[in-house]
Amino acid sequence: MRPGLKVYNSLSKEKEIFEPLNAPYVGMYVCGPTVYSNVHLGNVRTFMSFDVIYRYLKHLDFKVRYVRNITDVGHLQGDEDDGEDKISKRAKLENLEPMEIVQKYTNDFHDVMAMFNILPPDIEPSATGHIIEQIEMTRTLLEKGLAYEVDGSVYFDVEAYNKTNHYGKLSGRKLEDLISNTRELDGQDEKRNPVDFALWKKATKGHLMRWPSPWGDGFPGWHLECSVMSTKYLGANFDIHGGGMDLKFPHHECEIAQNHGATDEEGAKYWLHTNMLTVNGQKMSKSLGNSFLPSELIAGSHELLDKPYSPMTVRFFMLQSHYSSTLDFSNEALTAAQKGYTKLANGLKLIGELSYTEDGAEKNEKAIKQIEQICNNCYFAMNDDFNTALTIGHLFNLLKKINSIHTGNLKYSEIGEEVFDKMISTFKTFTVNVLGLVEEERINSKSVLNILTDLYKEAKDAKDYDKVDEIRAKLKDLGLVLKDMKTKVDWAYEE
RNA sequence: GGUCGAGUGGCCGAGUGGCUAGGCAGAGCUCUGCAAAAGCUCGUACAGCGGUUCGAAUCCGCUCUCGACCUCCA
Repeated sequence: MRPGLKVYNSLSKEKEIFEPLNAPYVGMYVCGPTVYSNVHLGNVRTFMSFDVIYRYLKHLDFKVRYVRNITDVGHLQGDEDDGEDKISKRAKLENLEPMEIVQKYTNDFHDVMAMFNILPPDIEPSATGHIIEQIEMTRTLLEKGLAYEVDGSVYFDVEAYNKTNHYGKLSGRKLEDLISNTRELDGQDEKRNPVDFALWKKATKGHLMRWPSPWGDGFPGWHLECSVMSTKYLGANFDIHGGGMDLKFPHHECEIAQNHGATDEEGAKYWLHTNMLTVNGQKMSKSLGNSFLPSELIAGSHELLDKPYSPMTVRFFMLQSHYSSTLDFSNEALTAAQKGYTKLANGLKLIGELSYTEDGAEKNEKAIKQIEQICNNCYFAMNDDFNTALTIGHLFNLLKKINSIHTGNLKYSEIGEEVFDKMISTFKTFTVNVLGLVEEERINSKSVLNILTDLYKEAKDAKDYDKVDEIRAKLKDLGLVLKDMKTKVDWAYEE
């Protein structure tokens, strides 16, 4: 199935056949979060999308090295050089060290990823762990005449780069348009050109996160870390670079310029961009105030939420659209997703219980053909730029067949053992391994036990001692003992 | 203002020239002590206007509406 994979490359704006530089190895870099506060649901969508991409590539037997960074250097807000960055700001607010902030929200990020069954990357490098490399790349760019230093800060010289390259090729911009569209900002006279961006920024007096460099104490520019870490762990040329649509410009554009400027190589071959999660048609973002946290979602505690939604419901909801489309959040859609997910989860439960039994029915060639077609369709859908929405559609079609077996509408022997096995394994593999949708435990064992103790008590009152002994024995097998108290029946763990 | 993208049945959401995704909601049937689950059947939608074509949701043009990026953002 491997040769069929196509991906939409933002760089060429075309769907291309996926051909890794060094098959079966695949290098994938995804821009991670800035850990100055909790990740919200919109952030989750991007990481979930790349999680499925990572899972599917692995399913196709590619040897994937997935690198996703943690941005833990505080970057300035906007171009205003007022010396305060997000992490420091937060540190002062919470009365913590900047690195405590970084750790706190990195932990939160990891918790959230685990909650949604998003696999950890193979390497998760942090910006602060690669200061030396960032200084090195800055030096290289200076040596090549693609950067200049002004009073302890170093800027990338976009115009110089653009003489022999196209700055703006990813986001479809022309340098002259960019220059003419740039607003005049105060306090940035340091730059030769408003489109230039910082590689290294001089730290002002109060700036907490600072490192020594050949240009004095300072900190790296935002775009630089990704260029440095992708190059370090994946090489000057690698296969996939991903991130949210909103990073296309300027972040990814700058990355391309830095990578190419520093290494003379092309950097990423395929650029994949995930679209935004919207609320009432508007992008979910912290600054708009329409974002909510995964924890609020699970608790149903946000004013936009009618009720709580489980992580798998959300995962199903998100995968029901294509990663490159915007997805609008609504309670109606989430409720529908909850039911859809439950249907799928019941299927997962069911396949654990079904086992092939010869029942002498005649072969049903039509059913066999249908099932085989659906199984192939799962691959076709995922091969077509990771179309999870279509894949889920196929999984529901497959589930209908599985349920038909279960209810006896379709007999085992009609499809034969081989097709049965294929049906079950395809359903399971795509649902669990590729889409990462797993059965959510929602049984409260204690309340189930209460039902049992009630039944026990009823049997005892009716003097049905056979039943009483049976319940007692079965619970004992599970390591539980029943205790007849004066006022009630209680249970305890067997000592 | 510039660049790019989107408008699909009651709702969500795939689909990019002919082969009517799928989920939710709704209607009917089967099964059934009741109920649920499940299966089967049904609704024939593509913002508007014009064009290309034997044929368009899908291509082209115009109009309307919405969004993203152009500043930190997944």
